[in-house]
Amino acid sequence: MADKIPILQHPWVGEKPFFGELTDKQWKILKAALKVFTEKGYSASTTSEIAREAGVAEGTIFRHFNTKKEILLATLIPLMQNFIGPGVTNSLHNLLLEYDHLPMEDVLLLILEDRQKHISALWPLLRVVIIEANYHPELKEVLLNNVVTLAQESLLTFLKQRQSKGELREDLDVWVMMRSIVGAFGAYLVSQSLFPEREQDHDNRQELKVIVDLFLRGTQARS
Amino acid sequence: MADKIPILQHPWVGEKPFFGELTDKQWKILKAALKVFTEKGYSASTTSEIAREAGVAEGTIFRHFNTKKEILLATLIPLMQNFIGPGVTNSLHNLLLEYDHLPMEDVLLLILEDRQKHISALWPLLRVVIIEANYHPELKEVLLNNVVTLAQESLLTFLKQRQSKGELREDLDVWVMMRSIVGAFGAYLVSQSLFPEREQDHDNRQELKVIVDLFLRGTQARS
DNA sequence: GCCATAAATGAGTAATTACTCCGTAAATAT
DNA sequence: ATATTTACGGAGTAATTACTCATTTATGGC
Repeated sequence: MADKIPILQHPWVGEKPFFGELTDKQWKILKAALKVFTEKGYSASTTSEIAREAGVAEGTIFRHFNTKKEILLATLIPLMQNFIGPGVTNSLHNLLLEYDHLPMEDVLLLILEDRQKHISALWPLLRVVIIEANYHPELKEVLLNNVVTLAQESLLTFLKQRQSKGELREDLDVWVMMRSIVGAFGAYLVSQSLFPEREQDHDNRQELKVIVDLFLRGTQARS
Repeated sequence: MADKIPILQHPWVGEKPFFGELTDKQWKILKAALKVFTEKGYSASTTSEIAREAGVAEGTIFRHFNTKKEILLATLIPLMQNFIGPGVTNSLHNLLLEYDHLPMEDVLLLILEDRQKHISALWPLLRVVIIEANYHPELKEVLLNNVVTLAQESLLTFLKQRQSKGELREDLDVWVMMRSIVGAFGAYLVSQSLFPEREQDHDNRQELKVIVDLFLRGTQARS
């Protein structure tokens, strides 16, 4: 478990602006809360531990946040809206615009490599977001509207673009294509995480290339 | 949330044998614990609520289980070993042996339809298992060894069989093929669950057929 | 430097937590 | 039927929980 809580050292999350305007104490509290939540989940975390981790008195916490749940929302919602969501979209948008002229297989490979790094770095954060979204509808809603939907739209735009260029089959719904590549890619990430020994000695780029190739064999328009 | 906790009414889980030899009280406690855990997760569940739900005194619970965590393990581990795991494998094994002579696309469609029903019915149970496996290594280990690995082996066996018959490409690792179909299928299930309105008015069998078709276009040996 | 305002503290609170203990009821053996 | 063992109940316990409040400390304007 040497790689625990890397998000907090992550240069991006380490920036206050993602949380709006905050006093130093508020910032310390949210940072501590995020650390504790990612380690043990919301329910198993205690306000006293958050206070200890933040280096403030427990009373201070409740001057800034009325309830424990409010801490959870004040931590995860801004992160999803201002960090995770844009982080998901930006890179996709840039890649698909910037490399518009490249063959699709090259673009897809670039996207997958980039997303792999991004998701791996953010995983502890994403994990707690996903888990808590199961128990807190407010989080689920923000996750859907500010992360999942954004990512989808980026990818769908890209696929439609390529489809209109005649590079992808016209008789196939882009939504279906998206599920196909995202699913295969997701399965690869899960497999890497569950069976590191199985996947790590393979060449990563080669694996991604095969994923792209499999996808294109099913979706590419006949030339 | 009308479809909450269907597992408990599920005829299979409603059977004591999956938990080994149990007295009536023990069985009532485990059933109640499973219900509460699936509703709120382990940490947010209390032993007093489990007792109330089971209709026994709180002291009775601790006569049979020393700690709260022991209740969790006594509930989920036998379920994984005796119910989820075998349930995952049996159907796969039967289908792939029974329909050995059928074209691969038909077999895959049958498998996916069957697995879809199975996973949907078990989802609340699977969800709590997956979530708690993140916080309890004992659960993660059993989940990997008694569920995930079993499913993998079944599918790999099937794919290898078809590969040796010359129906699947020889130059592609079956492990990669498995990730591809499982990923696309998983993405469809997730998509169905997150965007029911988007997916429900499509013809389900048709969607599954497309998933199979996409998979085979990438993996089928050239005829 | 002094005061007014705001922020932070940490001891405190009521409620809840996982867990215990002993009296009683039920089951089993003789 | 009686004795012995086992299962059960439910009041109880110490610890912990989320949260409060009176007091102290820091801040900023003059």
